[in-house]
Amino acid sequence: MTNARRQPIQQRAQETVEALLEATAQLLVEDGYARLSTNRIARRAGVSVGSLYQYFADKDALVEALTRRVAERSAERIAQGLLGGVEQPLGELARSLIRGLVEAKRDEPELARAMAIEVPRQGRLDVEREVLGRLCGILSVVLRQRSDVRPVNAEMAAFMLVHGVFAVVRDAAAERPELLLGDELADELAELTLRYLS
Amino acid sequence: MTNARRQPIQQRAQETVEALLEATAQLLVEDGYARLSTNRIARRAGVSVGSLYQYFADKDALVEALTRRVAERSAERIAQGLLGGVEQPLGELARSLIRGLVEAKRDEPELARAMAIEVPRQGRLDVEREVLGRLCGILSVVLRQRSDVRPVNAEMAAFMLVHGVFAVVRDAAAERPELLLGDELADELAELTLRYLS
DNA sequence: GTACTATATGAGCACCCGCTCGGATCGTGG
DNA sequence: CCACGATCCGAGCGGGTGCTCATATAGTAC
Repeated sequence: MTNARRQPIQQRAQETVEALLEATAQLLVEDGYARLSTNRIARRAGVSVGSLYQYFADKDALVEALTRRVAERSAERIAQGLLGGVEQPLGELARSLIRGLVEAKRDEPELARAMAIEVPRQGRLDVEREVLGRLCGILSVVLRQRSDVRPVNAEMAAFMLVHGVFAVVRDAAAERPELLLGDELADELAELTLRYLS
Repeated sequence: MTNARRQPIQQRAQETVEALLEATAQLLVEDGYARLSTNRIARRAGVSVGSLYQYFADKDALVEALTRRVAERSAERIAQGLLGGVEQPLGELARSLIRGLVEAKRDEPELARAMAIEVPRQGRLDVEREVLGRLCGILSVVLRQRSDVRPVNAEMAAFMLVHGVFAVVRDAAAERPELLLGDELADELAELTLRYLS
């Protein structure tokens, strides 16, 4: 792992970590990834650089942790929904999943935008890859099991749908936030999915 | 514009610019965006930093120029195909467009990967946004004009299809290059498009 | 040839970066 | 209340970065 660092155990340490993540998010939104620096993050968090390095190996570890937190929240919801919704008709399932995804971005639109635009997807640190990979795995199993899905190459179909839908929502958050305000985009993506699979 | 810089007019100057772009591409592939620096680029290009700054305002101007070149090449092909293929049935049209896109990535897989993973989409410098925006415009007109397309919100549909397809191909280039080797992915994406629109 | 412009050079300045380390301070278990 | 680990501090080091500018060379126009 990237973490050979101390784990925060006392409460004030957890607060420090929290402040650092929050500061990272703020600076990312305000100044962009290029201007991020450990010194700046520490100052903004009201904490010393030394403390920062107790919990994070470097700048990217911070960004990674932030990314993970954001991505994990969406993925969690979606994975639950996918596994739980075996009984629902396909259309309902797709619709509720994608709405969930859109809502997640709507919670913190500026952060979503900054993450999408500023942060490079930097090789192995990329959490997104891991999260999307997991979702692809789950979805391809679901596709194989449901009887209301026409026969497809499940693995490839899952890759296309997961990556496609995620990207559309991400790009919308980045470039056309107004598209996320209603449910229209989500419903249309669900329609796309449904038409492709049945 | 970003360019308050000298334009290369003599041939040797054009060669210098060419060498700089090529060096940028190489370093991007080898070391990633984070390790790019003007000094390094100049050294690799066999040129002095001074020369670099005659033609490019900063590091990102170089990356932008490179991005533009790569993106423009794909977009050109696609826009041509879209406008030219008015006569073709929808299925053929989609298939040939997407195959073209996949082939473009296949030409320089390593560069495509590096661009997708390493380069942040940095605000206004982002050429991709501009290029995709243009394509969305063209496609939404096409959607409105063709009689074999069911009624849809053309603008939103164009956004979804363009961004979705691009992202799937980009992510495939980044994470699953083997998916690009055959035509299967392209054909499946065309199938997706066709089923959505008819 | 001459005069002028386009092009190329690279040492080096000012700056900021990531990161460490020795020492102060806090919190907890006994 | 004490002792010790957990936590925090921040000046400062070594080093790379972006970029400039004085200088030199190549091309062009006459």
